Amino acid sequence: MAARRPTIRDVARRAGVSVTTVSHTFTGNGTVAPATQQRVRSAAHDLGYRPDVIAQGLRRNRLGVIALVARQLDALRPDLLVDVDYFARFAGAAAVASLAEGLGLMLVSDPTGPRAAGAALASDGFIVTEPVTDDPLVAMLTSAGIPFVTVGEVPGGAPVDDPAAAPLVDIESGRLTTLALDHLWEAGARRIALVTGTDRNEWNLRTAAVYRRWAAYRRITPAMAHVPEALDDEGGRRAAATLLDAGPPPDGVYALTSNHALGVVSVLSERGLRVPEDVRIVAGSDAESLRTAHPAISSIDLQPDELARRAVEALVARLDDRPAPDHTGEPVGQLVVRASSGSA
Amino acid sequence: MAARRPTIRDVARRAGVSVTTVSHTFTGNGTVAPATQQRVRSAAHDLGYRPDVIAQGLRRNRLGVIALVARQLDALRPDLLVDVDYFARFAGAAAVASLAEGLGLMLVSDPTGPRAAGAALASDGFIVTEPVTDDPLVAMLTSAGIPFVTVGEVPGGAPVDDPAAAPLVDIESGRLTTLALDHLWEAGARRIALVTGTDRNEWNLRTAAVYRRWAAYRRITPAMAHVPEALDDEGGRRAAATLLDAGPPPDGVYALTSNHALGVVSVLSERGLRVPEDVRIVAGSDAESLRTAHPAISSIDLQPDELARRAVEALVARLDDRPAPDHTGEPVGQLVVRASSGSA
DNA sequence: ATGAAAGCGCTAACAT
DNA sequence: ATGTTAGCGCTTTCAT
Repeated sequence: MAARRPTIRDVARRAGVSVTTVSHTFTGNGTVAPATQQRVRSAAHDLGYRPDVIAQGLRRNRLGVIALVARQLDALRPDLLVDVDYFARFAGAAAVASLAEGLGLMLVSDPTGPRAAGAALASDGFIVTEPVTDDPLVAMLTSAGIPFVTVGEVPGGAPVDDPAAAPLVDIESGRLTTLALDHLWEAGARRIALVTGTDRNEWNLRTAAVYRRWAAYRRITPAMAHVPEALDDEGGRRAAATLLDAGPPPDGVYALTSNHALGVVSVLSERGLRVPEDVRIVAGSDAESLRTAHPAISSIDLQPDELARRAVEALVARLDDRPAPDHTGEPVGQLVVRASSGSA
Repeated sequence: MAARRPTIRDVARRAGVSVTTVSHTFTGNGTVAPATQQRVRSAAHDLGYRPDVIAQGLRRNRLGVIALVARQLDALRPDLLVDVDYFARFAGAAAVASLAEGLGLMLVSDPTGPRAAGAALASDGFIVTEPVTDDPLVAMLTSAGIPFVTVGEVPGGAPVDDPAAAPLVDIESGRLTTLALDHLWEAGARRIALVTGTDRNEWNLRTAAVYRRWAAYRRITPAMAHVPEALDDEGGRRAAATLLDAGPPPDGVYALTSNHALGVVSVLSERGLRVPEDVRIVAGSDAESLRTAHPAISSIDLQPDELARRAVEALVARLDDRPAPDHTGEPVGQLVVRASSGSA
C-alpha cells in the first residue's frame, strides 16, 4: 500500500525545474521567481510532498528536536513519578512551546547511562530540569559541546567561565523561600520548621540555606527535616514525627514537596494539632491535591508552565546563536494563600 | 571549540579497517572477527565516536523516535492541561518504556494542523491516547501508512479491515463501568447517576452506553450529565447542580473525570448531603487529589503506567513487523475503594 | 533566476 | 572476514 514518499526530485520533475529550485522555494534560500514558486508549490501539493526532516537534519546537522531531561522521571520506577503536577505541567508546556517553534520535544530520563537511547543524543539541545550537584549529564553535555539550558542552577557547579554557555532559567528559590517564610511569620507563626527533600538540587539546597539565614535574622531556632521526595506523604509523616518528637511543636511548617506537606498535615491532626489554628502550613510546590485538601493548603506555585516556556525560549535562542532573553524584573513563582495558613 | 564529531571514517582509519567493518561491528550485521571488533571498539572509544543517529535514520528510514499524541495537550491553553495525573503517569511510563527499547519518546499535540512541527512527522510511529470520533489524525496516519497504536478505540471508526493494521490498547471501559456501577449498587445505592466529559472518545461514549444498558438491567432510571473536561471542578459542580435540580437526588454518582468528582462532592456537601452516607461517589479516573480529599474518593485506577507500557510494546512490535502481544486475560484498570463509597 | 554536482554520515549490496 | 561503492533525500557552493 504505502507508495514510496515523493522526494524532492519527484517534485522537481513534475514542476519542470531542478531540485535546487525546489529546495530554494521551501527553505527560502536563493531566489526563485514568484511564478516558479507557485508551480513548485502546487506540484508539491499534488504529490503530497513533505521535505524529509531526517535528510534535512543530516545536511544541516539539526534535527528539530529538543530533549527534556526530567529528574522526576526515574527509569527504575516510572510508577513512582514524583511531583506529578510539576512534571506534567512542565512537560506539557514545554511540548507546546517547542511545537510552536517548529521543534519536537523528546522525553528522556538520563542519556548518561550505558543504555542511552541513540535518538536521545541526536537532539539539538537539552533542557535539564533540576540538575543536581555535580550533575554527570551537565558534565557530559558541556564536554560534548551540546547546547543546553538548566532550570534551576547546578548546585556547587564550578563557576561557569562563560555564562552564556549554559543559560539558566532562574527558579528564584531565594525569593520564594523568603516569601513563604515571611508569610508564615506574618500569620503569627514563630516556631517555623522546614521540611525538604533529599535530592541535591538547587530547590532543596538553596531553600535550606536561605531558611537558615532567615531564621538567624528573625532570631528563631531553625528546625529542619529532610526526607526523600519519593516517600511522598509517608515522607511528610516521618518528617512531622521527627519534628514533633524533637522539641516544642512548631507553629508553622514550610514543606517543599506537596506530598510531604500532605503527610505533615495528617500527622499533625492525628496528634490533635489543628491547621491552621495551631500550626500553619505552606507547601513549596503547588498541586491539585493541595487545592482540594481539607483544609486547602497554601503553596508556592512555581509556575512550571512559565518556567518551561522560558527554558524553551532560552534554548532556542542559544541554538540560533542569539542571546537569551532577559527576564529580570519579571518574577516567576508566587504564593497561593489557602486555608492552611490563612487568617485563623 | 566543539571539534568536529568523529565519523565512521575516522574510526575506520584509526583501526586500520574499512568503514564497512566499523559499521558491522556496531550494527551486528555481517561478520567481524572478534579481534577486529576489539580494535574497532577501542578506536571508537578513543575518538569518542557515537554513530550518528540521523545518518542512520536516513539510510534505514527509521529514526528511533516514537511520538505520543495526548489529547489532553491543548496547544492553545497548555496551562489548562486536563487530567494531569493521567497525562503525567502515561507520558512518564511511555518515555521510560520507549527508552528501554532504545527509542526516544516525542511529545506532540496534533501534527494534523498546519503548523505541524516537521520533526513530529519524522517519528517512526505514533501512540494516540484517546482518539476521538472520526479522528483526523488517525485518518492521516492511516492514509500515510505510518504505524500507530491507539489507546482506547476510535469511536464510530469504520470497522478496520485489517485489525493488525491499527493495534489498539484496550482500556476496558465496559468492564470498568460495570465494576464501578456494581460497586455502588452493592454499597446500597439505587439512584445512580453518571457524569461524563464531552470529548468524543471511547471512555465517555462507551461508558454512557454501558451505563444505559446497566440501568435497564437493574431497572433504574438513568440520569446523566455531560460537562466539558476542561471545566474541572466547576464542571463537576454544574453537573451536580443539574442532577439535583432535575429530580430526586441521586444516592450514587459515577463521575468519569477526577476533577468532576471533586466538584460534585463539594456541591453535595453544600446542599447538606453527606458523602458517603447520603450519596456514594466513584470517580472514573484516579488522581492524587482524590486520595487526599475528605472524604477520600473511590475511583477507577486506569493504570496509565500499564496502558503506556502496552502501547509502546504494541507499537514496537508493529515496527518490527511482529504480531502485537496479546493481553487478553490480563485485565488492566481496577477499582480503588475509599471512604466516598465505603461502608457508611 | 536557475541548474549541476558534491557531499552530509551511514548502510547494504556486492565483490573479493 | 573484510573492502568497494552506490546511494538514502536533502542543502549548498559554484556555474551559467
